Amino acid sequence: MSSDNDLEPPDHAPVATDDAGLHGGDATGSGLVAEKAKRLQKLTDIRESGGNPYPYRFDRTCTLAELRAEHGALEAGTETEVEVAVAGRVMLMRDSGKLIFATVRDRDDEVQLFVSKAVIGDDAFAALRDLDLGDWVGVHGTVMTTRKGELSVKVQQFELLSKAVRPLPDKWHGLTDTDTRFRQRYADLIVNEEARRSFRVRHEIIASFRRTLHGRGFIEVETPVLHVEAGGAHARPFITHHNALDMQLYLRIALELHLKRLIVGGMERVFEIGRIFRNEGISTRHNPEFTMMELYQAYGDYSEMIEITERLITQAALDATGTSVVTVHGPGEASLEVDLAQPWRQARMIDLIEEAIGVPVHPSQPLEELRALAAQHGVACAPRWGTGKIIEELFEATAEHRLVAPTFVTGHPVEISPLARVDRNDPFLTERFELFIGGREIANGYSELNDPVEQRLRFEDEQTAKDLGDDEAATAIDEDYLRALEYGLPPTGGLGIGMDRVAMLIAGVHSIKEVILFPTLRPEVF
RNA sequence: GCCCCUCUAGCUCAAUGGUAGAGCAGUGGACUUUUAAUCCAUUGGUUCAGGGUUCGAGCCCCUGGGGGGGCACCA
Repeated sequence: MSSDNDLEPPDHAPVATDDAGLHGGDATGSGLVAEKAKRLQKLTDIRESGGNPYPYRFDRTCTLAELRAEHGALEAGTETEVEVAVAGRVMLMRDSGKLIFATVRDRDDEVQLFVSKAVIGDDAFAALRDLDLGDWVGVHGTVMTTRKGELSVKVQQFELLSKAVRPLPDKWHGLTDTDTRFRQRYADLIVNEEARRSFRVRHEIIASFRRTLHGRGFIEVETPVLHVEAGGAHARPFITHHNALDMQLYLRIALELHLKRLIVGGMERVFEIGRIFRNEGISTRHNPEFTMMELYQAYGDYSEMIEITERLITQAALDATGTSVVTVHGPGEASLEVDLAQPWRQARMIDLIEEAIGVPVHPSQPLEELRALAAQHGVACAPRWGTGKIIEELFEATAEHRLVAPTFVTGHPVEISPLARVDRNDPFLTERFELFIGGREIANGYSELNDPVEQRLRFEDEQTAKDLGDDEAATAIDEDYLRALEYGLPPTGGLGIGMDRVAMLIAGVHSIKEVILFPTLRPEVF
């Protein structure tokens, strides 16, 4: 506990935090300070009468969902002899004199407590009436239904399990202020069903991915988060420092290069679901730390990666929501119902550009021709860009936003795909794909480049390109990775999927912050 | 980094530049089948902070801060 613990009674509190009643609130009013003071006084009263407002444990006989599963079908007005012990947080209380109805909630369900003064006695009844919304309670009682048919526990005994000293947000409207929702996620989860649902969906998706991959013989591994070189993608890294080694380290921006080392080592099928870090802007689609799933499969190529991508995501939707139908949002207000179980479109990047602008393009075209075309479509080209980079920019400017229904964009130019293998039918393109749904990039995969000589040349081309631009310091060539390739990387297919974006898609939410429990925010000023 | 929007009671929201209000939560009271219980009464505010304009600012202007959206960045 820190020394500025705000649970101190107000007359001792050295610092006001969000207690706006610092000047006006007192124990006789109903500001936050007064409210907390009242509840703290209850703690004192409980202790003085020999009770413990924070007991060590409570043994339930069942969860509320189990209770409902077993007794949910009882007819209205039924009393049973079935004794249960259940626990949860008090969310609502309805006091009608000598009866109190309280709604308690545990992780997965809610149930009503039926409390009769005649059953539990005057003292216990008064103590129960003294509970506050937000308190945790454990109760012993019998299963019943009310006249209206509400499944209830008729309370024989109850026990305060933990006192809530701070009041809950509005019981009906919950929390709507995004700032508060993200900073105080605990409060968001307590009062907003939608928030609980999104994170449940996220969990089910990740669990589904693991099941699918285990079923296909993939081994889950963990590779370093601290990298000597931030490779495997182009993004600005977070930089940190190791004291004992007195060296600069980077938080990883991709999983790729370590996982492929494991394929060199003969592990054949590996995957990792892990946090990666990119020191870029924050938006509805970007958080500085986010979760990537990458997998690598020996003897496979990009076509198998396309198949497994489709399978993983469709199965995850089914497992998380019970349906493969999702609603995707295109540009503007338009939305589209998509059944992920239907086959997904595949199209080459250059063909999608032609579709959009009516002119064929190819990285073998003269640079000046592509520059002119780019200019026509409002793409400002940097001098160092080659034909491949211009084609990618053209794609982003003219075609990408149209890809609302799931689409595998394939055949990225070699120039922008330094770790992907050249297309067996076109030396200017790679065997690569990116999956777009709702105009958002969801996944990226390819046939892995496994020729160590060619890989070194590609890295060197990257270096040259970076040296020409003044963007960021060029990442040094990863010599250890090249050494690994020299031992022999078998033919391999690789895939990366942005888990947060999959969760957004399947949960049907519009911001990445809705699927990240604690999104990155500026620190709160206390 | 740039542009737009936003910030009022613990929460959800009102308030032509003219006395800051309501609902919920809280407090007191009534009620033995409620369901956001209901009914009666009632407490609670440095309107994000600091400046300015004005007889008068929650409201208009400036600066700063938090958040949201968009752009840029993000192969």
